[in-house]
Amino acid sequence: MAQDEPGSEAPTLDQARRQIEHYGLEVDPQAVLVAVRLMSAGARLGQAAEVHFSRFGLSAGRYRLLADLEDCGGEKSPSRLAASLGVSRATVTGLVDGLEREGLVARRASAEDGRAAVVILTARGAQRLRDMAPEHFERLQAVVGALTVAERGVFLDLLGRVVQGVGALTEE
Amino acid sequence: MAQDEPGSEAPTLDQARRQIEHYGLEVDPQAVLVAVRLMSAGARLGQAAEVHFSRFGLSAGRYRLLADLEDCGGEKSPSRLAASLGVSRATVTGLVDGLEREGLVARRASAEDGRAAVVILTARGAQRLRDMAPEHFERLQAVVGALTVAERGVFLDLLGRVVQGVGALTEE
DNA sequence: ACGTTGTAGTTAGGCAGCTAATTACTGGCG
DNA sequence: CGCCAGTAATTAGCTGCCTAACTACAACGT
Repeated sequence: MAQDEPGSEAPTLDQARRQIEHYGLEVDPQAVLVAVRLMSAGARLGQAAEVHFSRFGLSAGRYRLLADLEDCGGEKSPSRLAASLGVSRATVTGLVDGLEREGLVARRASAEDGRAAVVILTARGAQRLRDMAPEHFERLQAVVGALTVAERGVFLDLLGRVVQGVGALTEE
Repeated sequence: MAQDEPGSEAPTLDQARRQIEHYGLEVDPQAVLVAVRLMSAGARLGQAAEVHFSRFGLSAGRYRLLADLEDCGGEKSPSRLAASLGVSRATVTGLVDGLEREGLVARRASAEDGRAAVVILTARGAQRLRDMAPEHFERLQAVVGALTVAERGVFLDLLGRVVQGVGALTEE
């Protein structure tokens, strides 16, 4: 699977420089590299997470939904789930469909609002989370294991400021 | 500012702490937060990029394929494209299908190898890249505009070490 | 020469994300 | 009271990514 490939998706400064020069632009190659590498890193981490989740019969999206449910006491409406997961309501419908098929969550009609529904974490869903937790959190921790505590703080700070920059772009 | 929006899902330290405590694990909440925030940031940047690309009738994947093609002189086999983009060959087939439909690339049979094909960047494809370049690179640069040059260096270093950590996980 | 093994590309089927359109219901307003 | 605008959830259809299976060809080994 092309794992030993040297050029396996680590964008280089040279690539950035070449492209910028090719179009005669006045842009800092390093700045471009930072943005591109961040995307690449995020994608890679996401992919690794996906592999891990699939061992427990879940996906990242489904896991996040379950975890969010548990975090708020075990039940929540699809709309609020969509908001807190940062995905569309349609996506939540799909995720809940899958989770319901496996008996990890259940749907109930809302008592107060005839339009609304409530997604409930089942005992089986909670158990699944418990099963995954140790390995899951250990893996997350291992990812940043190469950084000192101080470096983690710095990283969080820089990450936050970059995300703000992204936000500024999308709000135009 | 970013907090008042219910949809601005920035995972919090409290969430991490609560989950870890709930399962009685011995994990550093901050470490977990770093990993989760990195994924979140990568996804967000990717989403923003997707929006931008869609204005030019492309997607991130298609753009990356075009850019990679140009970067290597305008032609390359699907296999090599898959390797350098870090996706499967099947995905490349799909991307090329779409790009071919719009006349941005063309397929030719390889002269040397009867199994192989060559994907060629057309004049229209090159033009499309030229059209996008200024805005594209300026946006990328703007994303890291909040960081000093020194900070960008630090960020790249930390990012690299985290990615190494991810790699270590996936290779087991 | 011929069969085995490996590689290139495609196809088929699945999941997750999106938008747009649909259906059902709420709630305000004339 | 009834109509209408807005909201909740779903559905349909697109893209991008994956794996697995398939076809066609290449490169060897005897």
